[in-house]
Amino acid sequence: MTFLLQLELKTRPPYSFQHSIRRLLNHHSEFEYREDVLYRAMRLWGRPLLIAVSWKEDDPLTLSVQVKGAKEADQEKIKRRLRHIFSLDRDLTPFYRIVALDSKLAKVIEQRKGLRPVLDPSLYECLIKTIIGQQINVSFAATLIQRLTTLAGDKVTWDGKEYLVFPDPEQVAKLDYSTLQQMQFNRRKAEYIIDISRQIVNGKIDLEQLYELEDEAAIEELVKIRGVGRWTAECLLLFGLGRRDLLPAADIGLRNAIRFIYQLDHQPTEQEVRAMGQKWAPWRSDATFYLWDALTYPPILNNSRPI
DNA sequence: TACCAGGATATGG
DNA sequence: CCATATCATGGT
Repeated sequence: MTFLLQLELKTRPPYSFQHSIRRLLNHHSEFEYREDVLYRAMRLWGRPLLIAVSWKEDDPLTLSVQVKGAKEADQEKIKRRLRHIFSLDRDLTPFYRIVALDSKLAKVIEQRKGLRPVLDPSLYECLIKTIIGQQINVSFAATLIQRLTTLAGDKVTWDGKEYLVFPDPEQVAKLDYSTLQQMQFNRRKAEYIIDISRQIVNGKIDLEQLYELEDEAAIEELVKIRGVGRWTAECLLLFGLGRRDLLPAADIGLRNAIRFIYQLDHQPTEQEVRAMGQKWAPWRSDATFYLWDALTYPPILNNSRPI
């Protein structure tokens, strides 16, 4: 008999559920949105769960969440994790204040007010998905993520419908490199993913300790891992830990977004992006999210021209 | 067809 | 320390 948990999660303005989930529905096949309900299967503390999130226009600061498969004793833990995943305790107002004088970025924000990042359910899932996403386009990355999930993960069923659950390290550790290669992962990427999973299983890598570290210290730890460079480490701090002052300045998407938003005649270099980003501190993660969102959904600009 | 994708590593100078 | 080749395929 599975326990059905019903939660009401409240937040403060500015918040827009619709802006926050928009990108999930495009790139992330692990989310499903039907009849105004967002479904997502995830493994928390070893148990595959299904969450169903609904949102109502007449109460835009409350998320109603049903959780299937949870233990009643885990209720508070799950609640805290869901607040983290949906960034419900992230106050955007100081970020909005400091970019108010930056007319170009202010326009980006105006068009997606209340956008907050939706984080990954676990650091492990975030790390593996980020590695898969290295260098390839997001649509191909989503395909590979779905293949890995189908191959190695579990399924949960709710109302007769199946949902895929991203695998845990134990499940990926059992795979062979050649299996992933057959699914169009390149050889090295297959090694990174499986080796990291095995090192987590045998205790040589402990991602949970990263919660205790400052940003730079966490990045230093992460880049020791084969397959993890600075970009991947920064993405883990952004989408896994939910840290607020990361700027992946070498990121090609971020650089393209900045070129477009600021109408530059060339793609800015990593150093130029870093220099620009100084003025967004200590909320550079928020700037990054908004610029990435603007890359996926280009805003209407005056005097805009195609790149 | 060529080139770029929300990179990382191995190798050679 | 910097430059280049390599990866493996989808999108344009």
